[in-house]
Amino acid sequence: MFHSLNIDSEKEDRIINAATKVFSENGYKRASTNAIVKEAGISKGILFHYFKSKKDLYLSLYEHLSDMFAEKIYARLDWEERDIFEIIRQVSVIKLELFKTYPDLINFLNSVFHEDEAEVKEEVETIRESLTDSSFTKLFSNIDAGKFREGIDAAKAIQVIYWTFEGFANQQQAKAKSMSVADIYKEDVLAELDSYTDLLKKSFYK
Amino acid sequence: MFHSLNIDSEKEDRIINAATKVFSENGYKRASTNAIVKEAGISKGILFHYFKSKKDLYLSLYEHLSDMFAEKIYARLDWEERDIFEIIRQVSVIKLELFKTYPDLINFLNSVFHEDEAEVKEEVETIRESLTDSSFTKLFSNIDAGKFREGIDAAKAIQVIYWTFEGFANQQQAKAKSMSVADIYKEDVLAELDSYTDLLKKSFYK
DNA sequence: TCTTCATTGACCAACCTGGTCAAAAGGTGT
DNA sequence: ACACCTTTTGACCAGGTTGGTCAATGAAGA
Repeated sequence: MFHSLNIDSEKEDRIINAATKVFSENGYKRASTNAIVKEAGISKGILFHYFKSKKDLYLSLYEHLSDMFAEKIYARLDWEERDIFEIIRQVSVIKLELFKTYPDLINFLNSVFHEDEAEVKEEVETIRESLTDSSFTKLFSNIDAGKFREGIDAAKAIQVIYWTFEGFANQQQAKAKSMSVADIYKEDVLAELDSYTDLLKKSFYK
Repeated sequence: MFHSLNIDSEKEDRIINAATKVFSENGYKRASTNAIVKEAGISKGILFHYFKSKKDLYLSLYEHLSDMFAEKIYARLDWEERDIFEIIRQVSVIKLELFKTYPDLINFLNSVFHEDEAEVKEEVETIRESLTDSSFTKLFSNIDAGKFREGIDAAKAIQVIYWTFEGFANQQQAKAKSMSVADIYKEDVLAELDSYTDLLKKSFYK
């Protein structure tokens, strides 16, 4: 696992989603394997049959999910794009789609980033290093500053734009908690996102 | 407690700070009274002499801190102010000062807000209701929209401004973790905050 | 010395943890 | 019906942590 074959993918998805949820809500140490098996609707034994320890489960899950996340992002992003709003929109669309099948994916990835339990910290670091996120930061450092109006500090404006969409994402997530995942209409969310884009373009761009 | 007299306030502060820190980092359930007494440098017995239970400690602390927080805000805010940047600046200054004596205060208040442990949820709600935060929201709904440029959606602009300063505050807090509290110079932080104010005023105001 | 009150920390039962393993259930070919 | 093999179960374990107690100690004043 994962991909050790002869396990039906429906059950695999249940394990992934359960573990993702419990780990992201509690962090490594506090997350309980009992809670995970209960959430996934499987027995304790079978979890430890697939994964040799809690640590193994955690690290496998991290590797699996960050690989998948990176893959989806890479496949769909236009790496030549230099307009910050266009980049943010592309990333948002991809995140929204992932959210529907893996609701806690982004929370999990964030929680791993902030994890400081000694038992897993070193291995997390190793896995993180093996990811080529270098070009991802290049994407954001390559933004065309020429589009901003005179007298506008481009670096600060970019920071404001980033914080705005971070805040927007948090707000959407809070809303999503109080309704079923199926009720989140991608179009509605993107329309609201675009209204913020319009406001900021009108204010910052020439 | 709190204010049951015959306890020197230096020790009281140590208990407050320790409990605030541990509760804000772990939430009600996971927070351990052992960790609190260790952090405060007192014995287990004396903590349960002052507070009859963990629950009592938690609720007393919440009441004490939210009272104090509200008091400081009320005493220093100009309630006639209708310029959003001026309001945010005033609130920021007060928060910064509180941060120096009670570093985890704001984190604690936030964590209580998100707490969902059944054992304390009801009482937290009761205490929360007794706070007159109604006029606090009025402060933000009373903002002068006439200052915004034509064609700018004032409600959305206010949201952007709010997210920007929320993001800024988070960034400052992350920085603060990697240096001693004494090294945070109020003036530096306020100067940077003002540079964002300038940017947003230049972009949103007439 | 005696009394009073604040303070200590070893101790407790209850609970929860990650992990095991004998046994049951399910599947397939004969 | 049987035998054989793999998958899955959940009661069980030792180790650890929890909130809370209480007999004992210290300090201070009379």
